[in-house]
Amino acid sequence: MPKELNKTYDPKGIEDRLYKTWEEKGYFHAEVDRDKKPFTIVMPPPNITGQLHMGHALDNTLQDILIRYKRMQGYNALWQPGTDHASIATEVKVIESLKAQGIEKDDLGREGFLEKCWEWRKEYGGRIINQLKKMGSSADWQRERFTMDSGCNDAVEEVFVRLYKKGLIYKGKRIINWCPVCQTSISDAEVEYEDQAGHFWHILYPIAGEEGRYVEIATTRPETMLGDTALAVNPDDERYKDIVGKNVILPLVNKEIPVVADSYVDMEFGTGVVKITPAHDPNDFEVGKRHDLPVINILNDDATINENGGKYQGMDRYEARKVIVKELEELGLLKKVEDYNHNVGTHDRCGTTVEPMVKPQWFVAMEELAKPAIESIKKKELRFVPDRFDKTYLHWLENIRDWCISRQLWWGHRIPAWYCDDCGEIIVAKTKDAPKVCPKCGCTHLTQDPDTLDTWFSSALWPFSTLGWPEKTEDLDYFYPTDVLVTGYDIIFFWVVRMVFSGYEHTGKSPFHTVLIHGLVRDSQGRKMSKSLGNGIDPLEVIDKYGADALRLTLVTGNAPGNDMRFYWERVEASRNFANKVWNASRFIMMHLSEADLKKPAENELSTEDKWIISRINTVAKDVTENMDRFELGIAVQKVYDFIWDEFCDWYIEIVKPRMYKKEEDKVSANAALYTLRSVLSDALKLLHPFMPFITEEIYTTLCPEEESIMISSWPEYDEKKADPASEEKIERAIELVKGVRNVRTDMDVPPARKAKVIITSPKEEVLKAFEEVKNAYMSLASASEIVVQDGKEGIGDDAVSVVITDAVVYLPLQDLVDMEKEKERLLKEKDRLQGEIKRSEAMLSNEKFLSKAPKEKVEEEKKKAEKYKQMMQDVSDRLSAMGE
RNA sequence: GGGGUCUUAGCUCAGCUGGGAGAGCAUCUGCCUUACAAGCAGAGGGUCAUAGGUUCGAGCCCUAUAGGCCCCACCA
Repeated sequence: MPKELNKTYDPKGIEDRLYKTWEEKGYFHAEVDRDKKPFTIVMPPPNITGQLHMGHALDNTLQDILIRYKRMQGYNALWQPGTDHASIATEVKVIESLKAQGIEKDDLGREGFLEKCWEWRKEYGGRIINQLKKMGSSADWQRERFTMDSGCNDAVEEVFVRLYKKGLIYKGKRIINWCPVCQTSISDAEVEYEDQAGHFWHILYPIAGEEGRYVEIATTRPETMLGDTALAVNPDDERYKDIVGKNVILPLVNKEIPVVADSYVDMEFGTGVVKITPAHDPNDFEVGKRHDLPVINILNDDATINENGGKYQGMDRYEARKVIVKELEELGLLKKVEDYNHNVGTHDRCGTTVEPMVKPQWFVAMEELAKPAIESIKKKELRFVPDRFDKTYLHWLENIRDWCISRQLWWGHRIPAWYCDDCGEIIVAKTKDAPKVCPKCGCTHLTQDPDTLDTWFSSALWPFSTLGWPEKTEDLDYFYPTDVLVTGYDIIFFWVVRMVFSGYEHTGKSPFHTVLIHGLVRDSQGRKMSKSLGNGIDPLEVIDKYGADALRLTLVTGNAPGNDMRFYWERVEASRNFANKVWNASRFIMMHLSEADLKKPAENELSTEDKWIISRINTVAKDVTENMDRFELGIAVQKVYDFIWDEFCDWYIEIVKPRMYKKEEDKVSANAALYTLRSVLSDALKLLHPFMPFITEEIYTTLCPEEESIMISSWPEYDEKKADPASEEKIERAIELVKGVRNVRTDMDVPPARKAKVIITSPKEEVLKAFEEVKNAYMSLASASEIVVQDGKEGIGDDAVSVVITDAVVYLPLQDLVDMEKEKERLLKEKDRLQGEIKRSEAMLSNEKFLSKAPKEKVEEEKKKAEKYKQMMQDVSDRLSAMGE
């Protein structure tokens, strides 16, 4: 006896209860089992500062679908979770919270501050994990890792030492991006360019020793002139040939600097003369190197002018700009000011305008490392879904620059390098092998590098560090390389690329063979969800209102892989409605099952519609499996949705109702129907489970009390024996016919047909007998004179078509119930269409090229179609002639 | 400047390797019908951005154009 089920599906309570059970039973846990094939996904580790947002919800839904699917298919499915220390993001948050308590970072000192960070992690690190659980994520939480746990830390140090020894990590004085607010260097990938309205200042530099002669330059950042060490012109520029090699006087600073010739200068742009500030512009830095120019840093770390700026020292960079422009104007050296839009680099985290600066930093030399990562795509060891991201990925790798990995932060992996205070020797070693004595001079004055590593340095190792690398663990051997990585296109550069080259470098393999890329979830107007706009939708709120299943279904449908999607509450409602549909169909079936003592029906006890629906679910299982394997998750679930709603609920259940209502009269038939209902529903639930885990579990365990959980049930496989094209064709044909009988007049006092439900029955006596029943049923509901049931044979052929009206059966056409004019019109239209189809079909079938070139199945299909059309044409013509056409 | 992507119903979007224009929502009509009104039965609505081309056949492939979005690079 099944539990009493509510009339509407209420996910509240159910979800948490089921999730707890799953977790307790250990369904999420995977261990090395050499008899089973592994399937592994590593979860992109959410930041410990994080709150679940739609991006996480989407990302984790996709992963959970894949994991659940593979698990049901019998794979040893591991979903490896964890969290990311997120160095800069966390550090900023901790500083903020300390500030609120009136504490400054520096007051605490390094140790004290790190303690606070660990406290933060303890307090908030688990929050997002719990939120992911609300989504139904079936990750192996027993294996949860953290990018700064001792294992991952060891992996980071191992990699650093190895790359250093190979010469692929080096410390160098190069131009880097500096964030004056966060006070740290950042990598190229962390710089976001935005168009800003600015000015183009044309400034005159007097030529030394030539009174009254000037060179005009144009700049968008006049304050950087304090650091100018040359002017440059193009060597081919006739206008400036004579001044190359001469000196000019740098205004305000009153210093002579040379004019050099360099092909970097674009003659067409500006005045054709560029001021060269090697310390604060990447291109100028390169020019400076070529011409051996001095590098003068004029900025402090907070972007105020430093001691090299003379009297401007202490001013903020923008304040200095104003003052300098004003003074130039007073000197008559400001020729003109133009409005000019230019791209300004900003820090993607805080939005501050980035300042290029020359500083000693650690770098990873990328050229060699990038090669196998480029090859991986070409050798098809790695692929993106959709594949257009191959290009994005390749383009970036092929133009890659060295990766600045040191950060002037405290929270993160500290760089495992020590400096000898006496002789300057650099010793790189793991912390456990930290040097006590300088190997070069023998002194003991060693200091560790104060900097930490870019947060992506540890994430880059995530697919193997989480499995135990650098140790040669069983887990690593068995689960690695992983299979699929699921992530948004926005972090291909930050993360995917770095994981791939790290995988090749340290394990010799690509860390995964497929990268499934998804887009962003935007608001209903297509804007990015952001805190500042306040347009973000909290997935937890959605779950609270509609349930996790509805949210999951919404996120995975109506959108192609890699494309952004918009979030609409209406779509969640539609998903919820589907959940409700599934719930009610199941409830109906279980109501009837409760009184039945089911036996597996013999083949000959199944009626046409039973064979039809069995055949259909079988085909759907095949199609869905194919779509899943191609990562077309949205299409896959759409097929399940359509099957359940349109075919199973709207047709099969309706067709079968009379048999269920009359179960006492024909037990065999009722048994066959109920049995079929149960088995098809159970298969459909399985197909739906990866997408909507909670509702399917709740129903499944009620429907099949002997089963422990749908999670560990097996995925429906295609079974050739279940395929029954004959039944499929019959029912389809019948559906066509019934759909053809429309415009049933409803302006009478009887209930109109709910929906025409079809069975193919032949013996005419039965047909007529049923007619009598219906006639009586109608007559009890309406005045007898209005209803004349005619012989259903007319226009239909030998097979009759039945329509179910609740528990009565009507045979069509019921001429008196049909609006003849409208019907005629429709039939004529249909005739037109069919004529077109037949013409097309004939053209194709008489086409030599088509017959020889097209695949055989196509041709066969076309022949069948031709038959079908002809048949339909015959019917339509018959019916028209019966109407007197 | 380079690359990608989109343009399909009123809205948001699917449409796999070329072969019957689809879904959800919205609209209209009729229904509280013993699983489900969060439902049922129907209806209306599309020159698939434009112009060429390839093909027996193009929403799909090629070329060009227009408009939108995104990424990368960046001329100071």
